[in-house]
Amino acid sequence: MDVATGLVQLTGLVQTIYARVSERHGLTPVQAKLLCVLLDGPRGMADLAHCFGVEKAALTGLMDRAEKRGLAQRSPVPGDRRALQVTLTDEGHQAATAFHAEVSAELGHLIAPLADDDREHFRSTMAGIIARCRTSSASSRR
Amino acid sequence: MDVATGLVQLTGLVQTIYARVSERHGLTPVQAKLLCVLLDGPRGMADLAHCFGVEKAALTGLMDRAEKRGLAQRSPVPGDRRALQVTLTDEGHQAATAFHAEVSAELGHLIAPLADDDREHFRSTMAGIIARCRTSSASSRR
DNA sequence: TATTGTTATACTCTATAACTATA
DNA sequence: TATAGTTATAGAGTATAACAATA
Repeated sequence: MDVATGLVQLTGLVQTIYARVSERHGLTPVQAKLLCVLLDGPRGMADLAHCFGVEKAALTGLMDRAEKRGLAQRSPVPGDRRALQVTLTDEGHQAATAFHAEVSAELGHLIAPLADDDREHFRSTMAGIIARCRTSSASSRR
Repeated sequence: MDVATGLVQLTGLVQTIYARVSERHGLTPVQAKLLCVLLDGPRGMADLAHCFGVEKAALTGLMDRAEKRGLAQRSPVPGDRRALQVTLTDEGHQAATAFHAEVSAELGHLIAPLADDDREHFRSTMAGIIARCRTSSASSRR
């Protein structure tokens, strides 16, 4: 198996696990991702749209559904009456924490059979790929 | 960065690349995946649905669109008048080949900066994870 | 003028349930 | 009865374009 095929299949595997855990928590994968992002703190709508790589109009629909399910809420931002801040509700925070823990556990199972040094090598290789990609996309944005 | 986070972020990276290349070829990621699967030969509708992990009704819509775009076609199966066989059109085959080559190249760039032995180690670790997951899901299906 | 967010519209992808035709 | 595929319906997610309100 070549590297490209491996990457595509590994990606499919992770997506499947992510989707399965999402469903188990009554979430769509996108809603789960939204909750996980918000776990790091409140965000503006435009900020979230950029972070998700979608148009702001898509965020409106996403947040409409998240709000209807009682997972997150929009609140005004003092000092800018155009802006809205998105925060997790208590229920959303609970769901996000539980989801995150379960995904981490399931992904952990995936690499559990590896020898300790293989796992560490794999982890640092992934981290390197991600870091390099971040810097290259950051530089191309200048 | 822990392994679970690494897997999720690497998955996001690969998905982004896959989506970008798909768009460059006028395809949705799902249509691109369909073409790639069909590159290995004709398939039945139910077979494709199972392979995609979706209901057969979803395949009907997927194939309606693929057929309308002239990428693939349904044809009768001699010997079973219920069944349909899905094959790539010439245009679909061309699109599939071009897409596959470009995705492989872009994913290759991702791991190009790695040292040769790091890349090989990474590749074989991925292959191992995938193989183990295949056998475990196969055994749980028994 | 630029930015923040919403609305309207259309398309893709998906699930479920009910259906037809064939095995 | 079981299998192969379709239709109808509903909902999620997305893009585009036009809009309102505020900076």
